[in-house]
Amino acid sequence: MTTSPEPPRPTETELRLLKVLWQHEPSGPLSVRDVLGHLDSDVGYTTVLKILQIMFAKGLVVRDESERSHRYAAALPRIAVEGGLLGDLLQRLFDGSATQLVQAALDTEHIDADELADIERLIRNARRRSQNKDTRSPKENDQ
Amino acid sequence: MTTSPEPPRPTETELRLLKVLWQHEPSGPLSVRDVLGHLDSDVGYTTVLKILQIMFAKGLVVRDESERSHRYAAALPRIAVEGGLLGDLLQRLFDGSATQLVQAALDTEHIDADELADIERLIRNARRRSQNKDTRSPKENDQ
DNA sequence: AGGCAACTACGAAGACCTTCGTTGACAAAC
DNA sequence: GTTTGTCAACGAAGGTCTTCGTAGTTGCCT
Repeated sequence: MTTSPEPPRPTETELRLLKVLWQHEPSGPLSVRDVLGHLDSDVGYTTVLKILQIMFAKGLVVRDESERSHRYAAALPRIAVEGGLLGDLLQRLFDGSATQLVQAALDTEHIDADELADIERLIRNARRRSQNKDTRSPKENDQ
Repeated sequence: MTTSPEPPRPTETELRLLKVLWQHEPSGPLSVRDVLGHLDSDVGYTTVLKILQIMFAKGLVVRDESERSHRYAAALPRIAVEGGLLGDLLQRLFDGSATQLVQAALDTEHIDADELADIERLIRNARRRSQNKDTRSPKENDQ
């Protein structure tokens, strides 16, 4: 292996900023002030700046320094970070068993019937897809 | 209500100790040395002691001090802590949408067909149960 | 009794996180 | 050209977490 594909583990505050960045990704990278404006919590300007600087140092965000006010964007797609954090919880709490996770979710969160129906549909589709792929060689990675 | 319904949020290390306590719950509460012996990571005795003391102060564990070597047990059932942490992630990452969570899990964790089948069964059962409890729903999603 | 082993409790070090005040650079406004 | 405002950078404070060394106590063994 060349590099370690370790999934990043943003803190709670970092995640809040990332969500803002992801949300406004289509309209281009955001300045510190933009991020500040889109945050729910009322925190100081320099706090947001500092966190973004730290996230930049960690590689959680990229930034464009060509203008005086730097523009920030998430370094990773949302799904990658979600997957990392989810996988982390899955491992730490349920020893990697997705079944156990679902069991716990059903036991402790109340999910209404409509949502259960949606979820069942998702699972069924995933199952179907996994069966179709099974006819091919098991190690097929798309690009 | 008298007690705060706030779900506890054990740290990573605390969770490791809790898992040991839950695992050996049937054979009674554990001494510090017991916990230490069942831990994978090799950490000092006083470290485990300290963490357990802190967890005791936080109410994460209870202890029996009648013997010289105190005996510790988890204060909460596993499912409660799991639910708390899971709900936390659900809220923070997916805005409370279990569907989104499942979507992310399907996208990023690879779950084999057998496990998908298990999970689908879980969902179907939960759905059936939820429908029985529901008197009548305006949305009819049955086949 | 004296000494050893195991135990609890305490404190402190070092890491990381969040917050913000201050400083210095830079540009626009007056 | 000086003032005003915005910006990045830095540093420090205060908090939590994890780790362990040390001290003091207790029970046991010879």
